[in-house]
Amino acid sequence: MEETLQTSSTHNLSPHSVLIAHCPSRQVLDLIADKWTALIFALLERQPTRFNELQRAIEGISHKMLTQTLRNLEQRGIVERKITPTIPPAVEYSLSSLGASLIPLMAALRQWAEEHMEEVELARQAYEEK
Amino acid sequence: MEETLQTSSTHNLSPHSVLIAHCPSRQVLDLIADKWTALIFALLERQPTRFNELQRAIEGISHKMLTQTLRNLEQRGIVERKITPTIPPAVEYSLSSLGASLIPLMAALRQWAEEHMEEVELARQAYEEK
DNA sequence: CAGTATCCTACTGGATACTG
DNA sequence: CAGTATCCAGTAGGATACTG
Repeated sequence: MEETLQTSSTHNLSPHSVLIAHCPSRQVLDLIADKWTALIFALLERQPTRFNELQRAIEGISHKMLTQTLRNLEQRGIVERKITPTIPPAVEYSLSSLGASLIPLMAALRQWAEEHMEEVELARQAYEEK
Repeated sequence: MEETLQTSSTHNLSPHSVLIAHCPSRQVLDLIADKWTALIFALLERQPTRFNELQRAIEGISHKMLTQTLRNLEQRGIVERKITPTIPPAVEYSLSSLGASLIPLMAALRQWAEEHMEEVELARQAYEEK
């Protein structure tokens, strides 16, 4: 379902509003082009996942950063949080439909990184020898 | 001393996975899922661009961060730097073929951000009223 | 114009402790 | 288990000045 969005009439020659510092799209970009977002997606795109399971799966993320990133994503309607009031409580994070529309993109980011890591590493080494 | 982990093989994830902290792909992901990379691509995907033109076009980026990000991308073989030794010197940045393979991905990131900024903004406001 | 270096502040983000 | 709050150390990153 695409938005019948009246395209930004503000800049004819500059359709990249994301280049404008104060444009809301810049904040959205900062959210999705984030250090941890693509990794969280790697888990959530498969199935709803609990907090501690996320932290265990994503090596190197701290409790604080996971909380913070999840909260940001939830706040922006990309991630949903469901509490089951058992004791102790079980909280599951999942992707909203908005979030689901990002799955291919986030997967492509991870995939590119994994597929080109050798190439990039070789370039880095070659650069050093200059 | 550190984990010689076999443990995470419980997931059916690739051993060379961005989920592994020390995996080179993680660094690659950090490079491309970066605050400024997608914006630099917005310019370079069109044509080779000079340093100052980049800084003028990308609102909010500082001299230092632009230098740093360009150097990182160059170092990893994604961006190329061509010096024309005129006076004053003219330096043009462009995408390598490796970098060019990222164009669709970076464009998709920007596009998603721009297309969903209202939706995200509405979610953010709705969240606050709770 | 392009790049490097320095200084210095502000914030990121980790470790820890505590609540429900 | 999930979440919040606090402290604080390290560093990201802006402003500035200087070279070629």
